Amino acid sequence: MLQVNFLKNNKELVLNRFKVRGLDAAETVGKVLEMDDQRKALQSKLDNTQAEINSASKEVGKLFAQGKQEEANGIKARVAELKETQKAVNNELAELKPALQDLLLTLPNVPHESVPPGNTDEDNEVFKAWHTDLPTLDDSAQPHWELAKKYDIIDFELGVKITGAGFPVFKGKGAQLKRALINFFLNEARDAGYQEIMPPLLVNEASAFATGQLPDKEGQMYHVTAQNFFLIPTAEVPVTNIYRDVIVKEADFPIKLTGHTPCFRVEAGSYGAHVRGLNRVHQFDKVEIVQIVHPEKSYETLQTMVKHIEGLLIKLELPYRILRLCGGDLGFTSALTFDFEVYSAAQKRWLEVSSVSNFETFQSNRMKLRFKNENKKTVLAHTLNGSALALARIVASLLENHQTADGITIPKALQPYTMFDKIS
RNA sequence: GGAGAAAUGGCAGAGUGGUCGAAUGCACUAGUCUUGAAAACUAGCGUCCGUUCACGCGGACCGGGGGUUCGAAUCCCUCUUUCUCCGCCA
Repeated sequence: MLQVNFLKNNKELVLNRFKVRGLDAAETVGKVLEMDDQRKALQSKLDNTQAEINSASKEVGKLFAQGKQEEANGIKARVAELKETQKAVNNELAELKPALQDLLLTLPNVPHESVPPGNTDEDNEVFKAWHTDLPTLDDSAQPHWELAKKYDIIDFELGVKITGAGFPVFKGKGAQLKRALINFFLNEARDAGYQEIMPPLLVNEASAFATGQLPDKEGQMYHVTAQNFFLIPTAEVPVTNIYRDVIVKEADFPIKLTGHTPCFRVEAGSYGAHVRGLNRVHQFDKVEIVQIVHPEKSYETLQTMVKHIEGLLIKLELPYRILRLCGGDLGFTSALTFDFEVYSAAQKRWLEVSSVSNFETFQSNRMKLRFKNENKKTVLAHTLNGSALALARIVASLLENHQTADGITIPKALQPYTMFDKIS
């Protein structure tokens, strides 16, 4: 959620930046500013009325103490009038404030100046290309869903029986590979200074709102209606919410958290070849990294997070590239996002395996995550997060890229975790 | 699931209708003292909104919401959470 004052002071800048998203928000922003002026006028009126009531009430107390009942009753009558005014103004405010809030919530984050304009993923900028030729496999190469069946490590049909489509069952070495990857990713994050968190997998409305899943993406989360909980679509939600309504000390920066959780996503309306196998599932495991930092440091931090994720892909010996998302592909809450894609020679296409974003104050404003700066002013912090990494698609990439005639080779860095060097 | 008790500032903990944004202690910050530190002493020390160049001023907030009253931390209703006991249970 954007801050009204920021909008007010940077109206032209904001409107221009929105254009890279293909968004013309002039009308909405104008309306927001207008409503905020109304809000302030009403607030002042309310405060002044309240001040009068307060001083009159004190007067009444004094007069009673002095036994001047008649005078006191006169003031009481005036207070009754003031209360009518107060009630009317209050009602107006009670209508205006949520309306203003709702309107403000329709505005996405302001894209960073480096975000290229564009409408679709074809307009994304290749920030870092793969450094050599893309790998090729011979004609016998198989996509991961075939390999999974061949080695009996992932059973998609069994998942359909137990739950439904998009809930694969990992078996034997498939399950072990997954567990190894989780440990590998968590240890790498720990070594990079991230504190490990095991959060709840269900969150309440306030938490889902704070990180921006509500109201924008309500349909994408599984909703436990009886208790009004949501199954988390990413660890970002519970982990970042640790700091909801918290004023941290500047000396605590940077706050670095990591966590592994299953992630649940409805992913409605997705069918066809591109969502086969592990390409898109309703439940997958992910290790997330989250940072809460000083506003001046957030872009520097974003680069270190990019480096961290890149390091993981290198250790897993996967061909990757890094994209800078264009305005049209940029998430609602993000100011700048880098996507990581791994090339699958078997599917002959790039698969998104990670996304790392700087939200600047968009999330912290919603969740009131602040710190005291050197002037003892309370200021919003910046939040960032990234997948490091998402399991399902990494498993797919590993199977496809490391397949050989006599089995799947496990990358060296992962072998201490899997305790085997081949799936055959 | 049943019965009872409670919720006040970073923490502990007073306050039961007006002078209470709230005593006191601890913690924290600054200063005095000291070669330095500790101790002692002095002062400061919540969040949000509005207004102001600023000092400041006005308003809201004592778990959330609503009510009674001229006036509510204090009385009433309701919700939530926590604790104790009983039951059930991984």
